[in-house]
Amino acid sequence: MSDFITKRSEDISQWYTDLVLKGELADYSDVRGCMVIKPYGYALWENMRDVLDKMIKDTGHVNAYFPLFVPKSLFEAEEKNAEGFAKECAVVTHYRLKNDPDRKGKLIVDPDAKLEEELVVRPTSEAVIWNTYRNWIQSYRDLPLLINQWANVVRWEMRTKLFLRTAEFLWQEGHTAHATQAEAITETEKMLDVYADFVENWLAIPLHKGKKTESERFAGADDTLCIEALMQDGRALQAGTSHFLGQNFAKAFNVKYQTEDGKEEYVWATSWGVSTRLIGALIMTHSDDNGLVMPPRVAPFQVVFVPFLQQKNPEQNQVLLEKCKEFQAQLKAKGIRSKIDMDDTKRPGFKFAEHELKGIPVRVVFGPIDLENNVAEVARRDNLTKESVSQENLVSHIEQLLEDIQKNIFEKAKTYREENTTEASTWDDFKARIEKGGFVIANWDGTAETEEKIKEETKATIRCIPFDIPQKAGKCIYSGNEGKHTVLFARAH
RNA sequence: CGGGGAGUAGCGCAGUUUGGUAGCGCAUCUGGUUUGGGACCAGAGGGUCGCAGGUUCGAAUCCUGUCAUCCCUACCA
Repeated sequence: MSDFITKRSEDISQWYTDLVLKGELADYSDVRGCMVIKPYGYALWENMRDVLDKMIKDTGHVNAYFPLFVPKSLFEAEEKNAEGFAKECAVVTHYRLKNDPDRKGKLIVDPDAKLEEELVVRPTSEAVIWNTYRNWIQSYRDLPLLINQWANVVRWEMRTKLFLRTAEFLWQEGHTAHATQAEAITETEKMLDVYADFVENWLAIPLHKGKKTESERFAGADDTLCIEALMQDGRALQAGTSHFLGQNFAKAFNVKYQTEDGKEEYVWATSWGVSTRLIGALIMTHSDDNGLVMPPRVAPFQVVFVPFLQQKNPEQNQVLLEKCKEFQAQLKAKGIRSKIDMDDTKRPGFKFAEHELKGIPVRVVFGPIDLENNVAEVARRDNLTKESVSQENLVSHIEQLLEDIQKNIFEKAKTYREENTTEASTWDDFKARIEKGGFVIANWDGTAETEEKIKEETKATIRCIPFDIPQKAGKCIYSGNEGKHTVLFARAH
């Protein structure tokens, strides 16, 4: 089943693909740019989804579901948004197939079943949702409207990569409506904080929070806030976004409300989303040459038991299995997810390698010798160390260990990021640093022209104007004009 | 959207130049020996050669088209 994976240092792109495929997270599908998320990968997504869903609900939002299809006329209502997504839309034009008269057993699109109006498969749901909100919002009493949906969206990307950029992906998208600008801006910031909390504390991926420049902004937004992570290939990854949409969609879809004093006003909007891309981020951040490294808090299995089974000795096997089940029950009582590897056709070494490939945080090895000594061997995935632990202390030890691993992989990723975040002093220095990879801090004169030139010459983009890095006075790294912002540059995924 | 690599068994590949019975390694299955870091021996099963046309007595091999994929580039969650 599992094979050796490509070394990270040899070909980091192949390494990443190997992790996804051989780690049993996902597979290519027959549909261009789409992927099959396998049970192990989906279990990870479910864990992530459950945690984030709770966080979203805890901030006052409720879930709903809106249609997959967007009539073209609705889609084009908000011009900037439509224009931004136009190049990557799948479009439904017909609603029926029929037998091909020339080729038996084959089907053709029935030319008589052409839709009067084409349906766009949603690349994002603002259009359908705001068209609905018009009917839901009349009074200030209807606000704020705080809705989230879990859905799939389709963006017909040119170049796709498992999890990081697929033609269809799963995500969560929040769409809120507010009475005032200030309240909408607060909401935008609040949801960015929720994302940062989730990604840093659950996925153990260190982030920079910041604001996008005008040219990197979401189509249709007045402001886009983002969380940016650094991957092990030295490239940045936009891990999530939270948009302040101003009154753009309210105006496009004519969503007004009556104020307390009887006036009519357009509502203020936000939208925010994170996707299965976070799985890609998680893989690219923590994994090593032995395979995936799952953050304990979201790992499908946090612990795997490997009893040493011997075909010659079924009685002893039974004792070992019973003991494992006992431990498993104790872990379950503490909310720890575990499984017992009872496959007696594989040798232990093979199993160790396989569980390491799948990134299970803790492995408990348990054999006749351990049984006799009243211990178990506990191995941790993050640093591959092992120790012998007495059976009485096993459960509490594992509980502690899971927390340690969670912390440790975050710190490790943070150290990596810090080592790969540097400040550029001159333009030549900047180019050299970008070439090396990582985040480069530099001043920017605030013009789109400079941003574009830098991108052309170095392939680096402004990832964000960071909130957590001090703004310094100084010249623009490219133009030499007065710097307007201190920003984070990087090549991005 | 451009430039290049490669589509042959679940995975990795050879065979294509010069058309002539579909091959290898790993994995799978069966039996046996093994089992504290990726076991060994013996046997077996598995392929419309990406797909569609064409040339030919005959196509994995030659020609045309097409699809999907990988790398560089572009784009976004």
